[in-house]
Amino acid sequence: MTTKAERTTAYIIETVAPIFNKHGYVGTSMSDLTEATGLTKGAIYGNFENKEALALAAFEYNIKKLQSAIDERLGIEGSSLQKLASLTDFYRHYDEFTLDLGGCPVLNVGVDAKFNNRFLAGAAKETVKTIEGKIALVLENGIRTNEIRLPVPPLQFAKQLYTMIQGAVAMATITNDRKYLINT
Amino acid sequence: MTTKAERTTAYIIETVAPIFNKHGYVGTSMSDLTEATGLTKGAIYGNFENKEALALAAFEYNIKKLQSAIDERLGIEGSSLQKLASLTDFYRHYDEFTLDLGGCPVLNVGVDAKFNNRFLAGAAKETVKTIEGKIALVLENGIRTNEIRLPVPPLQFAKQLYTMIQGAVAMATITNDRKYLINT
DNA sequence: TTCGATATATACCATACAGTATATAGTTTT
DNA sequence: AAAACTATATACTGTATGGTATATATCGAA
Repeated sequence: MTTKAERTTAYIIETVAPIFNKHGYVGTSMSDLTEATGLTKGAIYGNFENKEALALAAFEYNIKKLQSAIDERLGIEGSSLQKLASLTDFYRHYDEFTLDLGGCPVLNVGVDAKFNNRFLAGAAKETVKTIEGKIALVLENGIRTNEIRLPVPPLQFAKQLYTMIQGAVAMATITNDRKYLINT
Repeated sequence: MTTKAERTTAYIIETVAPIFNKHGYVGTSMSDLTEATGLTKGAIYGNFENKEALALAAFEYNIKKLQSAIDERLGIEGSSLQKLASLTDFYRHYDEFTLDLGGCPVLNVGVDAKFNNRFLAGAAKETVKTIEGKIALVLENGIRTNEIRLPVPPLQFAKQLYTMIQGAVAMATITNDRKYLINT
């Protein structure tokens, strides 16, 4: 069984995650969080050391969601190309996926935290690396089975693919226009 | 002649612009600005109605710099393809250009202000449209002179080109790695 | 069902925040 | 150079901020 604190901790994180993601680390106040959760500062500070720890936990919660969605697409049965098609298809509807996250956590935190919070910025950077690695792995498998032939190393190709995707995400974010996701 | 107030107004804007761009609207405090300018709140509030007006002026200052740099690249003598090459070349060294701006203003403000400040978010969106329009114009000229042939309408092509570029900018921003700018 | 432990609420702190009224300094104009 | 005007500095609001000490409520085990 889970203790009460464990349950409220989880409840706080999932309630707070989209708020941090939308308004950023500095743009989110503790009173925003007490209001959203219906809890008091006592409850929140009983479960998290400080605002920073909470923001990090919230970011990791969002990232875990994103990662497992990506794992799902890249983990399907089928050829490497099918896996990649499944991934691009996922990003084609990325705006729906990120609706309850409050936007793309990688982009939001990566940009917002760059000069505001070292740990969050580092975590965003780490996430990019991880996702690129996952794509590269699929590419490597495709090469090994002679399914894919690349003019550049798999990791570099993965980086370029992810760059294009993240470009579409950024443009869709800035302009509120999902066409960028679909067309790219 | 310029009045004293006009000069300090200009001084404030150029001093404050990179700070707002780095730390965002909510992440920048008035005391950050008095400290950076060496002026007092009286001086700043004498020249700007409030923090929001100042942030908008700072953003427009950054954007004007960016726009005129782009205009320069797209305005060179030569073919449409040469103009586009000049533009991509500019973005290949975009990190150097944005060094004293404190990063890409379109990306930073577009992401940061999305849920924090309507006016700034709108201004960022407007800027994207303007830049896409400029690229599309070059493409249209290239089509008219039979220099370029496109499978899609020029504006759509311009959007996709700018999406790729902005993707590289976003990735370089998140990871602190300029390779994204160079490779893309 | 009572008791000890755990978890949440209350009330409070010092500080930082955006913004303002007013005094002082600087600049023009006459 | 004095007067009139403009621009900046000072000193101050009220409020919101992140964080904490402690009281109270809720929980799980006996």
